[in-house]
Amino acid sequence: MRSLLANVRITVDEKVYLKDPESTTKGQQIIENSILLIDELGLESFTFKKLAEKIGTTEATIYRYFESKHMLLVYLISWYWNWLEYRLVFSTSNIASAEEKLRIAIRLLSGKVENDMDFAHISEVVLQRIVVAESAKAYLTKEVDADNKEGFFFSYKRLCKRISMFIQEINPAYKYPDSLVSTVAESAHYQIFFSKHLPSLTNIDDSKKGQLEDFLTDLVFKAIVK
Amino acid sequence: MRSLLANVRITVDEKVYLKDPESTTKGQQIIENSILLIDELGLESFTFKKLAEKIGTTEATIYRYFESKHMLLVYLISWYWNWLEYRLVFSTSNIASAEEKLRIAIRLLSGKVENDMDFAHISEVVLQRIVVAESAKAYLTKEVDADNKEGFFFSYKRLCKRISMFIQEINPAYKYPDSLVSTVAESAHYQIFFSKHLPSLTNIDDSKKGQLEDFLTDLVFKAIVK
DNA sequence: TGGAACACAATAGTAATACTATTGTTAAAA
DNA sequence: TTTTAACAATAGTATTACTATTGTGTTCCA
Repeated sequence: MRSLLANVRITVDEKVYLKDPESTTKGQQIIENSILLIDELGLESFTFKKLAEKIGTTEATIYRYFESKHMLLVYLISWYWNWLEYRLVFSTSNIASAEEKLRIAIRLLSGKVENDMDFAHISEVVLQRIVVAESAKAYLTKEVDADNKEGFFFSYKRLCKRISMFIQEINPAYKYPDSLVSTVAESAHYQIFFSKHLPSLTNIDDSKKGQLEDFLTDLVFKAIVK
Repeated sequence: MRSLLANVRITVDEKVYLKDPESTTKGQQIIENSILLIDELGLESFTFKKLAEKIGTTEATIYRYFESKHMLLVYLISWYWNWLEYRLVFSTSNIASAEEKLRIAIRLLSGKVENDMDFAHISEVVLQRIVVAESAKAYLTKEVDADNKEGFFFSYKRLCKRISMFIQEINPAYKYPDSLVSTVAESAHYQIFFSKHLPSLTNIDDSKKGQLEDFLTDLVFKAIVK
């Protein structure tokens, strides 16, 4: 059995693309290979020209799917957050305890990927590396307000709100549920990045995934305790 | 009285520049105006050509001080962390309590700037905005390992270690002092950014500075409690 | 079965970017 | 006085991030 999710498709809001890349094989190739190429080259050195060469087409074709490199990044990141939200809803569906749901959310944010939740042309593990290293660049721009108005960050915001609600259920008096969730989400990313590249900034060992989850779980539950 | 610090100069490691910008008036103009222009245009739209026009010189002159736009960013950020470390050492100099020193560190990381600690040609408040919006771009690159080897992130790492030691003094058993410090440092940045641009991701009100300090102080002291 | 519509390859071109290299002038240091 | 330094001025390169146009094969559907 290849996947639990043969009939599930993660979708991304229409506004993000010019033409739905899920609707054609060329489009799927663009997604699949852009993930591999951004991971390999980094966002700065990644160009539509190089991507076009890799999939045997031309820049013009890619531009018919995505307005710009920036919008392709927004697409990949939105897909990632929608995927994470899907897994969160799935794995908390029959759980009553808000504490337990929050625990699961932190586990997912820390980067735990189950192999039976994969999609045909998306390398989730590689995509996660891209999200760690590049997602901040999607909003750290002068266009952030305009982009936000267009709803480009909606996937991320919705996921954070969902997790924030677990916290509010556990302790309605806690003053900073949204800040705590975004801190954990972002922290998860750069603690992974630091453990790989700037290890003196972290106590998390690159090879031991459980440590990050432990650090964040400890942080959150101590913070929100009544 | 213009400044407490007429005889103090914040220096940046030699490796970061080709020619010390503090050594000439042109160099100081480059620093002063690059801060203003990066803040105005954002790092992506900022170019040496535009900076050269602003200070009535040419690209070539700026290239004699800095190898690239990236190195200029590294310079500004290193200067910022050195400045923050100086203020930390200054304001904790005659304080014995590690708790109180940690409190002060968090206050500084949250962005509190005293007006009597300014330097002639550096707009500290504007520089802080740059650090919030652009500093992650200094290390989120494919060159991070090479840059780290060159010592480009030493200022940041040294400051974090210093604060981490306060935590280790308070609770030597706490497992994640370095991760906690880097989480607070980074969190301070994007909570400020979120409060301005993506307010649904935070409970911090852009206009109320004390909230961020309160959020982070609460987070840290609950985390490290024995 | 014919015709429209679509997907895309191929080609060309543009303004801007991130640099590098060279030369000549002026002013200050040895 | 000579040398050096600082820098303005100019020119030039490869690459990037696009836009525009045209032609061809395939698919849809009436």
